[in-house]
Amino acid sequence: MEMKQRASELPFLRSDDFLCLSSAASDRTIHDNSSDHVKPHIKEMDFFSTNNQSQYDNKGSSSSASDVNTGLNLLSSRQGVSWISNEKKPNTEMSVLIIELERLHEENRRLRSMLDQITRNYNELQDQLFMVVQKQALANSKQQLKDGVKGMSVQQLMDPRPFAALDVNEPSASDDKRHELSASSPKNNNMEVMSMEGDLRKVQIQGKDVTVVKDDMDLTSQTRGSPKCPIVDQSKSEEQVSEVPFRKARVSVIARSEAPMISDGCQWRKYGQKMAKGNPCPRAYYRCTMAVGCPVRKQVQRCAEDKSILITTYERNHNHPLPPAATAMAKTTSAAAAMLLSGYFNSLPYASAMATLSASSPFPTVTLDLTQGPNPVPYIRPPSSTPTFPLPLHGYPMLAPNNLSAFPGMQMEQERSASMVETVTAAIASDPNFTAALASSISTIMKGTPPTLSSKVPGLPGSPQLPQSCTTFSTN
DNA sequence: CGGGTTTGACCTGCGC
DNA sequence: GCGCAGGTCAAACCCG
Repeated sequence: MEMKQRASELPFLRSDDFLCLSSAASDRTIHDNSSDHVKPHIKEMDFFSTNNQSQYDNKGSSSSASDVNTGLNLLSSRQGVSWISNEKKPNTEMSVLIIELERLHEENRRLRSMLDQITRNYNELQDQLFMVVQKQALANSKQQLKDGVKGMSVQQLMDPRPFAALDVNEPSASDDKRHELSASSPKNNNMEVMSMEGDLRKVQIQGKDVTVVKDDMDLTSQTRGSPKCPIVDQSKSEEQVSEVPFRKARVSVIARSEAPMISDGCQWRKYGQKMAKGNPCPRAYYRCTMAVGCPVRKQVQRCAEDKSILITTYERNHNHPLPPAATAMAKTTSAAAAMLLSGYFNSLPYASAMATLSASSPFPTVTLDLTQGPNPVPYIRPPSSTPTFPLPLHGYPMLAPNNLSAFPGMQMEQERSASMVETVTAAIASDPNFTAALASSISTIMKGTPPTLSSKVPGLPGSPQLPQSCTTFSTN
């Protein structure tokens, strides 16, 4: 009788604050509550954390958690006393209902826990997949170049730090991944992480298996020195690296637009305008207003030579989830900055054209040219024989990835560039509209055929499936 | 009236 | 140290 009373009492206590409960705790409380009154209280600490059992083991005696728990106990105890007094009047029907209610709550919690776990796993896998694809692109390029990595070690090539330490939208992308993944279904991508066994990670890209020997997270943890908590360390690493000025890459997006500003899905507030030297058009300064304290800045300036061309330069990373329309952009710039920061560009003989430094800006800048493509399109000026681009941004010529064809005798570098653009393509993969184009691109490059640059940039005008977020760059 | 824009002042870094 | 240019601030202004 006493056992039954307890069994009915504790679920009642829980049903009062069931939102904070974990299934493991309730299981244990119902069936294993014979002697210990403390344990269930301690377990309730877990209800505020995403990881249930392991975290409980780690911080079982946390004082702060105990504080939180105290409040719950006070509330619960009162309810429990009242229930005990009610128990004097036999009300088995109510206790059955309460137990049933608790059971439902418990099931609900289990499902939520499972969903959280699945979401975390998927986020993690997508992060890893992104890095794997980038590495694969680098590996392919490296093989094609016999000795083209002068001044750049393999470790540099494979160093994931820059990817994790992205200072241009990359953390936002990682943040976004947690929020946006529900929108971007994994089955939309033809890339799939097949297995992760030990150090081997197998990725299937359109039916072709690609085995990456070294685990990304292992590399990451090696770099960061803490193998157990890569996500936390990643953010830590981001902060650390972001303190290094050179790691603050910028991404410029060159687009043809008559509008004063391209719509990239984010909300911006103008905080300044300045006349730049050598350009009759003023440069406008915007900061992101989608979240309080978002550090992202962007500069918008028209090209002095062609005022229909808008140069948008993004800097730093968002600290908030991005709307779907902004996600593709964020990931594109993220990937571009990642490759820039990874030192990939440094291996190119024309590195100075790809990543530039200027006196005014101590940050390397990568430019994504969305105004040009090998295939002429109606509203795009045809490729000229003379390199009208690179644009004189920051006083140095910029070379857009899809502009490499302007350089004769650089077939191999062109292919490497294709790999790079391919990586950008992978970064945009979160946009479901990119699926088909992405699939063909990846298929092309994975089969080893020298890809045409146009196929590598689905966002380019003329691509059969233009993502909305990228279309704005060209048409707005 | 609240939020966004404008614009002159100020700060900072760099080259000479 | 000085001047220049880029970047930011903040008060004034504008607009719905």
